[in-house]
Amino acid sequence: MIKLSRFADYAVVVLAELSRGDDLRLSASDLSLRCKLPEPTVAKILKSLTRAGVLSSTRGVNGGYGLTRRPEKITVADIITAMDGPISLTDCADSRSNCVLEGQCAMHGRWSKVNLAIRTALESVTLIDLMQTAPRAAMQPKVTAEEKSKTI
Amino acid sequence: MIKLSRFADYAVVVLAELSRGDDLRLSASDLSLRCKLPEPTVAKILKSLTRAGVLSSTRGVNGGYGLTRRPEKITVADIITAMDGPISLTDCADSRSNCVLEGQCAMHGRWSKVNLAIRTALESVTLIDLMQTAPRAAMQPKVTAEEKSKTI
DNA sequence: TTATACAGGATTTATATAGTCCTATTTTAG
DNA sequence: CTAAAATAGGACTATATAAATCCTGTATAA
Repeated sequence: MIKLSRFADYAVVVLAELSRGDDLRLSASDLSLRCKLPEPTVAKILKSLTRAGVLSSTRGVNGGYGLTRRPEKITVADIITAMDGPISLTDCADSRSNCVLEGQCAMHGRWSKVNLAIRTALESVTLIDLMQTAPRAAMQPKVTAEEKSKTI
Repeated sequence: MIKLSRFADYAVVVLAELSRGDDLRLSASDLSLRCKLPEPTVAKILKSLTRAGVLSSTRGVNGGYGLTRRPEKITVADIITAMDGPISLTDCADSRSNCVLEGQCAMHGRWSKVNLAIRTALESVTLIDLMQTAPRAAMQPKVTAEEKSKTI
Protein backbone atom coordinates (compact mmCIF):
# COMPACT_ATOMS: atom_id res chain seq x y z
CA MET A 1 0.00 0.00 0.00
CA ILE A 2 1.30 3.43 -0.88
CA LYS A 3 0.53 4.90 2.51
CA LEU A 4 2.59 6.90 4.93
CA SER A 5 3.45 5.07 8.13
CA ARG A 6 2.12 6.75 11.24
CA PHE A 7 5.67 7.08 12.52
CA ALA A 8 6.72 9.04 9.46
CA ASP A 9 3.87 11.44 10.03
CA TYR A 10 4.70 11.81 13.71
CA ALA A 11 8.31 12.36 12.80
CA VAL A 12 7.37 15.36 10.69
CA VAL A 13 5.47 16.86 13.59
CA VAL A 14 8.37 16.32 15.96
CA LEU A 15 10.91 17.69 13.51
CA ALA A 16 8.71 20.70 12.86
CA GLU A 17 8.69 21.42 16.57
CA LEU A 18 12.47 21.14 16.70
CA SER A 19 12.70 23.46 13.71
CA ARG A 20 10.92 26.28 15.46
CA GLY A 21 14.27 27.17 16.93
CA ASP A 22 13.08 28.66 20.19
CA ASP A 23 15.10 26.04 22.04
CA LEU A 24 18.27 24.48 20.81
CA ARG A 25 17.74 21.14 22.44
CA LEU A 26 14.57 19.39 23.59
CA SER A 27 14.15 16.14 25.51
CA ALA A 28 11.83 13.32 24.52
CA SER A 29 9.36 14.24 27.25
CA ASP A 30 9.41 17.92 26.25
CA LEU A 31 8.60 17.00 22.68
CA SER A 32 5.93 14.57 23.79
CA LEU A 33 4.15 17.35 25.67
CA ARG A 34 4.52 19.95 22.95
CA CYS A 35 3.41 17.66 20.14
CA LYS A 36 0.71 15.93 22.19
CA LEU A 37 1.95 12.52 21.23
CA PRO A 38 2.59 9.52 23.53
CA GLU A 39 6.04 9.67 25.05
CA PRO A 40 7.19 6.10 24.32
CA THR A 41 6.32 6.64 20.70
CA VAL A 42 8.10 9.97 20.51
CA ALA A 43 11.14 8.44 22.19
CA LYS A 44 11.26 5.68 19.63
CA ILE A 45 10.98 8.13 16.77
CA LEU A 46 13.75 10.31 18.17
CA LYS A 47 16.06 7.33 18.44
CA SER A 48 15.42 6.37 14.85
CA LEU A 49 16.00 9.89 13.61
CA THR A 50 19.23 10.05 15.58
CA ARG A 51 20.48 6.76 14.17
CA ALA A 52 19.70 8.07 10.70
CA GLY A 53 21.77 11.18 11.37
CA VAL A 54 18.90 13.65 11.13
CA LEU A 55 19.15 14.46 14.83
CA SER A 56 22.00 14.53 17.32
CA SER A 57 21.49 13.52 20.91
CA THR A 58 23.00 14.53 24.25
CA ARG A 59 22.70 12.26 27.28
CA GLY A 60 22.42 13.09 30.90
CA VAL A 61 20.85 15.98 32.76
CA ASN A 62 19.74 18.76 30.41
CA GLY A 63 20.32 16.43 27.52
CA GLY A 64 18.02 16.16 24.55
CA TYR A 65 17.83 16.24 20.77
CA GLY A 66 18.61 18.79 18.11
CA LEU A 67 18.69 18.97 14.32
CA THR A 68 22.02 18.20 12.65
CA ARG A 69 21.23 20.45 9.71
CA ARG A 70 18.80 23.15 8.70
CA PRO A 71 15.21 22.12 7.96
CA GLU A 72 15.43 23.08 4.29
CA LYS A 73 18.14 20.44 3.97
CA ILE A 74 15.93 17.70 5.41
CA THR A 75 13.82 16.00 2.75
CA VAL A 76 10.71 13.87 3.06
CA ALA A 77 12.81 11.05 1.67
CA ASP A 78 15.25 11.48 4.58
CA ILE A 79 12.45 11.27 7.10
CA ILE A 80 10.68 8.27 5.59
CA THR A 81 13.95 6.43 5.15
CA ALA A 82 14.84 7.09 8.78
CA MET A 83 11.52 5.75 10.02
CA ASP A 84 10.70 2.92 7.64
CA GLY A 85 13.97 2.01 5.96
CA PRO A 86 14.99 2.37 2.32
CA ILE A 87 12.27 3.62 0.00
CA SER A 88 11.43 0.76 -2.32
CA LEU A 89 8.03 -0.43 -3.45
CA THR A 90 9.12 -4.04 -3.22
CA ASP A 91 10.98 -5.64 -0.38
CA CYS A 92 12.70 -8.39 -2.18
CA ALA A 93 10.76 -11.60 -2.05
CA ASP A 94 11.07 -14.61 0.23
CA SER A 95 14.28 -16.38 1.07
CA ARG A 96 16.79 -14.24 -0.78
CA SER A 97 16.31 -11.43 1.64
CA ASN A 98 19.95 -10.45 1.33
CA CYS A 99 19.19 -9.09 -2.10
CA VAL A 100 20.17 -5.50 -1.48
CA LEU A 101 21.69 -4.56 -4.81
CA GLU A 102 19.21 -3.50 -7.41
CA GLY A 103 19.30 -5.06 -10.84
CA GLN A 104 20.08 -8.40 -9.30
CA CYS A 105 16.61 -9.93 -9.15
CA ALA A 106 13.60 -9.70 -11.43
CA MET A 107 11.54 -7.73 -8.93
CA HIS A 108 14.04 -4.95 -8.61
CA GLY A 109 14.63 -4.89 -12.33
CA ARG A 110 10.99 -4.54 -13.05
CA TRP A 111 10.23 -1.88 -10.51
CA SER A 112 13.49 0.06 -10.49
CA LYS A 113 12.12 2.80 -12.73
CA VAL A 114 9.17 3.28 -10.44
CA ASN A 115 11.29 3.21 -7.32
CA LEU A 116 13.61 5.82 -8.76
CA ALA A 117 10.71 8.04 -9.75
CA ILE A 118 9.25 7.88 -6.27
CA ARG A 119 12.54 8.52 -4.55
CA THR A 120 13.15 11.55 -6.71
CA ALA A 121 9.67 12.83 -5.91
CA LEU A 122 10.22 12.45 -2.18
CA GLU A 123 13.62 14.07 -2.32
CA SER A 124 12.12 17.15 -3.92
CA VAL A 125 10.03 18.10 -0.88
CA THR A 126 11.69 19.41 2.28
CA LEU A 127 10.65 19.82 5.89
CA ILE A 128 10.20 23.54 5.21
CA ASP A 129 7.68 22.77 2.47
CA LEU A 130 5.67 20.68 4.89
CA MET A 131 5.79 23.30 7.62
CA GLN A 132 4.55 26.14 5.44
CA THR A 133 1.23 24.53 4.59
CA ALA A 134 0.08 23.47 8.03
CA PRO A 135 0.85 24.24 11.69
CA ARG A 136 1.24 21.21 13.90
CA ALA A 137 -1.31 18.45 14.08
CA ALA A 138 -0.83 14.79 13.25
CA MET A 139 -2.95 11.75 12.72
CA GLN A 140 -4.25 11.13 16.19
CA PRO A 141 -2.99 8.06 18.03
CA LYS A 142 -5.67 5.71 19.30
CA VAL A 143 -4.97 6.71 22.89
CA THR A 144 -3.49 10.11 23.52
CA ALA A 145 -0.81 10.87 26.07
CA GLU A 146 -3.21 12.84 28.22
CA GLU A 147 -5.89 10.16 28.43
CA LYS A 148 -3.27 7.60 29.33
CA SER A 149 -1.86 9.64 32.21
CA LYS A 150 -5.29 10.01 33.77
CA THR A 151 -4.62 7.02 36.00
CA ILE A 152 -7.67 7.27 38.29
CA MET B 1 4.44 2.23 4.50
CA ILE B 2 5.49 3.01 0.96
CA LYS B 3 5.17 -0.54 -0.26
CA LEU B 4 3.40 -2.05 -3.22
CA SER B 5 0.41 -4.20 -2.31
CA ARG B 6 0.68 -7.78 -3.45
CA PHE B 7 -2.46 -7.33 -5.51
CA ALA B 8 -0.91 -4.47 -7.44
CA ASP B 9 2.07 -6.65 -8.26
CA TYR B 10 -0.15 -9.56 -9.31
CA ALA B 11 -2.18 -7.17 -11.43
CA VAL B 12 0.90 -6.25 -13.41
CA VAL B 13 1.63 -9.90 -14.08
CA VAL B 14 -1.93 -10.55 -15.20
CA LEU B 15 -2.05 -7.46 -17.38
CA ALA B 16 1.27 -8.37 -18.92
CA GLU B 17 -0.14 -11.74 -19.88
CA LEU B 18 -3.19 -10.07 -21.43
CA SER B 19 -0.87 -7.71 -23.30
CA ARG B 20 0.89 -10.50 -25.12
CA GLY B 21 -1.93 -10.36 -27.61
CA ASP B 22 -1.93 -14.03 -28.63
CA ASP B 23 -5.53 -14.28 -27.45
CA LEU B 24 -8.03 -11.48 -27.47
CA ARG B 25 -9.93 -12.62 -24.42
CA LEU B 26 -8.88 -14.80 -21.52
CA SER B 27 -10.96 -16.18 -18.64
CA ALA B 28 -10.01 -15.94 -14.99
CA SER B 29 -9.07 -19.62 -14.89
CA ASP B 30 -6.95 -19.30 -18.05
CA LEU B 31 -5.04 -16.42 -16.52
CA SER B 32 -4.67 -18.25 -13.24
CA LEU B 33 -2.98 -21.13 -15.01
CA ARG B 34 -0.76 -18.99 -17.21
CA CYS B 35 0.37 -16.70 -14.41
CA LYS B 36 0.63 -19.48 -11.81
CA LEU B 37 -1.38 -17.51 -9.32
CA PRO B 38 -4.33 -18.75 -7.19
CA GLU B 39 -7.58 -18.51 -9.12
CA PRO B 40 -9.73 -16.78 -6.48
CA THR B 41 -7.10 -14.10 -6.17
CA VAL B 42 -6.81 -13.64 -9.92
CA ALA B 43 -10.59 -13.45 -10.18
CA LYS B 44 -10.69 -10.73 -7.57
CA ILE B 45 -8.01 -8.75 -9.33
CA LEU B 46 -9.77 -9.03 -12.67
CA LYS B 47 -12.99 -7.75 -11.16
CA SER B 48 -11.23 -4.74 -9.69
CA LEU B 49 -9.47 -3.95 -12.94
CA THR B 50 -12.77 -4.20 -14.79
CA ARG B 51 -14.54 -1.88 -12.38
CA ALA B 52 -11.70 0.58 -12.85
CA GLY B 53 -12.15 0.46 -16.61
CA VAL B 54 -8.76 -1.03 -17.38
CA LEU B 55 -10.34 -4.29 -18.56
CA SER B 56 -13.62 -5.13 -20.20
CA SER B 57 -15.45 -8.35 -19.40
CA THR B 58 -17.73 -10.70 -21.29
CA ARG B 59 -19.97 -13.13 -19.43
CA GLY B 60 -21.17 -16.54 -20.39
CA VAL B 61 -19.56 -19.36 -22.32
CA ASN B 62 -16.36 -18.26 -24.07
CA GLY B 63 -16.44 -15.09 -22.05
CA GLY B 64 -13.40 -13.53 -20.41
CA TYR B 65 -11.40 -10.36 -20.03
CA GLY B 66 -9.55 -8.08 -22.39
CA LEU B 67 -7.70 -4.76 -22.26
CA THR B 68 -9.75 -1.67 -23.00
CA ARG B 69 -6.73 0.19 -24.32
CA ARG B 70 -3.20 -0.49 -25.46
CA PRO B 71 -0.62 -1.34 -22.77
CA GLU B 72 1.40 1.82 -23.41
CA LYS B 73 -1.69 3.75 -22.34
CA ILE B 74 -1.95 1.92 -19.01
CA THR B 75 0.13 3.54 -16.30
CA VAL B 76 1.36 2.19 -12.99
CA ALA B 77 -0.87 4.83 -11.40
CA ASP B 78 -3.88 3.31 -13.17
CA ILE B 79 -3.06 -0.13 -11.88
CA ILE B 80 -2.37 0.86 -8.29
CA THR B 81 -5.47 3.03 -8.19
CA ALA B 82 -7.56 0.16 -9.49
CA MET B 83 -6.26 -2.24 -6.87
CA ASP B 84 -5.80 -0.08 -3.80
CA GLY B 85 -7.87 3.03 -4.40
CA PRO B 86 -6.74 6.63 -4.88
CA ILE B 87 -3.03 7.24 -4.49
CA SER B 88 -2.60 9.36 -1.40
CA LEU B 89 -0.05 8.99 1.36
CA THR B 90 -2.61 9.86 3.99
CA ASP B 91 -6.11 8.48 4.24
CA CYS B 92 -7.78 11.29 6.00
CA ALA B 93 -7.86 10.78 9.73
CA ASP B 94 -10.51 9.32 11.95
CA SER B 95 -14.13 10.41 11.99
CA ARG B 96 -14.16 12.86 9.13
CA SER B 97 -13.69 10.08 6.63
CA ASN B 98 -15.89 11.89 4.12
CA CYS B 99 -13.06 14.32 3.55
CA VAL B 100 -12.49 13.64 -0.11
CA LEU B 101 -11.64 17.10 -1.38
CA GLU B 102 -8.05 18.09 -0.93
CA GLY B 103 -7.22 21.37 0.70
CA GLN B 104 -10.05 20.90 3.11
CA CYS B 105 -8.17 19.45 6.06
CA ALA B 106 -4.70 20.04 7.45
CA MET B 107 -3.45 16.58 6.52
CA HIS B 108 -4.20 17.01 2.85
CA GLY B 109 -2.84 20.50 2.83
CA ARG B 110 0.39 19.42 4.36
CA TRP B 111 0.99 16.42 2.16
CA SER B 112 -0.58 17.56 -1.08
CA LYS B 113 2.76 18.46 -2.63
CA VAL B 114 4.11 15.04 -1.84
CA ASN B 115 0.99 13.28 -3.07
CA LEU B 116 1.14 15.17 -6.33
CA ALA B 117 4.80 14.37 -6.80
CA ILE B 118 4.16 10.67 -6.27
CA ARG B 119 1.16 10.56 -8.53
CA THR B 120 3.12 12.23 -11.28
CA ALA B 121 5.93 9.75 -10.83
CA LEU B 122 3.59 6.78 -11.07
CA GLU B 123 1.81 8.19 -14.11
CA SER B 124 5.10 8.42 -15.94
CA VAL B 125 5.66 4.66 -16.04
CA THR B 126 3.50 2.42 -18.24
CA LEU B 127 2.76 -1.27 -18.43
CA ILE B 128 5.10 -1.47 -21.41
CA ASP B 129 7.94 -0.11 -19.29
CA LEU B 130 7.34 -2.81 -16.71
CA MET B 131 7.17 -5.56 -19.31
CA GLN B 132 10.43 -4.66 -20.97
CA THR B 133 12.56 -5.16 -17.90
CA ALA B 134 11.33 -8.52 -16.70
CA PRO B 135 9.39 -11.51 -18.08
CA ARG B 136 6.63 -12.80 -15.86
CA ALA B 137 7.16 -13.72 -12.26
CA ALA B 138 5.53 -12.19 -9.22
CA MET B 139 5.97 -12.19 -5.50
CA GLN B 140 5.03 -15.72 -4.62
CA PRO B 141 1.83 -16.26 -2.65
CA LYS B 142 2.23 -18.21 0.56
CA VAL B 143 0.45 -21.22 -0.91
CA THR B 144 0.63 -21.65 -4.66
CA ALA B 145 -2.25 -22.79 -6.84
CA GLU B 146 -0.52 -26.07 -7.61
CA GLU B 147 0.11 -27.04 -4.00
CA LYS B 148 -3.46 -26.25 -3.13
CA SER B 149 -4.91 -28.45 -5.89
CA LYS B 150 -2.89 -31.46 -4.67
CA THR B 151 -5.86 -32.65 -2.63
CA ILE B 152 -4.62 -36.15 -1.80
C1' DT C 1 27.10 9.46 43.57
C1' DT C 2 22.65 10.14 42.36
C1' DA C 3 19.16 11.68 39.26
C1' DT C 4 18.34 12.50 34.52
C1' DA C 5 18.10 11.39 29.94
C1' DC C 6 19.27 8.53 25.83
C1' DA C 7 20.21 3.49 23.59
C1' DG C 8 18.57 -0.70 22.22
C1' DG C 9 15.98 -4.66 22.29
C1' DA C 10 11.90 -7.71 23.49
C1' DT C 11 7.14 -8.23 23.65
C1' DT C 12 2.46 -7.56 23.14
C1' DT C 13 -1.61 -5.65 20.78
C1' DA C 14 -4.21 -3.89 16.95
C1' DT C 15 -5.09 -3.17 12.23
C1' DA C 16 -5.17 -3.98 7.49
C1' DT C 17 -4.06 -7.11 3.88
C1' DA C 18 -4.53 -11.34 1.65
C1' DG C 19 -6.95 -15.18 0.64
C1' DT C 20 -11.15 -17.91 0.28
C1' DC C 21 -15.89 -18.91 -0.45
C1' DC C 22 -20.78 -18.32 -1.40
C1' DT C 23 -24.77 -16.66 -4.05
C1' DA C 24 -26.66 -14.15 -7.96
C1' DT C 25 -26.71 -12.85 -12.78
C1' DT C 26 -25.62 -13.06 -17.58
C1' DT C 27 -24.83 -15.44 -21.92
C1' DT C 28 -24.09 -18.94 -25.25
C1' DA C 29 -24.48 -23.77 -26.90
C1' DG C 30 -27.16 -27.56 -27.66
C1' DC D 1 -35.89 -23.98 -23.23
C1' DT D 2 -32.41 -25.84 -20.39
C1' DA D 3 -27.82 -26.47 -18.78
C1' DA D 4 -23.23 -25.09 -18.43
C1' DA D 5 -19.82 -21.54 -18.37
C1' DA D 6 -18.33 -17.44 -16.93
C1' DT D 7 -18.38 -12.87 -14.47
C1' DA D 8 -20.37 -9.72 -10.33
C1' DG D 9 -20.36 -8.68 -5.78
C1' DG D 10 -20.05 -9.22 -1.15
C1' DA D 11 -18.95 -11.66 3.38
C1' DC D 12 -15.88 -13.98 6.10
C1' DT D 13 -11.38 -15.69 8.12
C1' DA D 14 -6.58 -15.94 8.86
C1' DT D 15 -2.28 -13.91 8.90
C1' DA D 16 1.40 -10.62 8.54
C1' DT D 17 2.79 -6.10 9.50
C1' DA D 18 2.73 -1.94 12.07
C1' DA D 19 2.08 0.38 16.34
C1' DA D 20 2.58 0.86 21.01
C1' DT D 21 4.63 -0.33 25.32
C1' DC D 22 8.01 -1.85 28.52
C1' DC D 23 12.43 -3.22 30.37
C1' DT D 24 17.38 -3.08 31.07
C1' DG D 25 21.64 -0.83 30.21
C1' DT D 26 24.79 3.27 29.64
C1' DA D 27 26.38 7.98 29.69
C1' DT D 28 26.52 12.66 31.76
C1' DA D 29 26.17 16.57 34.65
C1' DA D 30 24.94 18.69 39.00
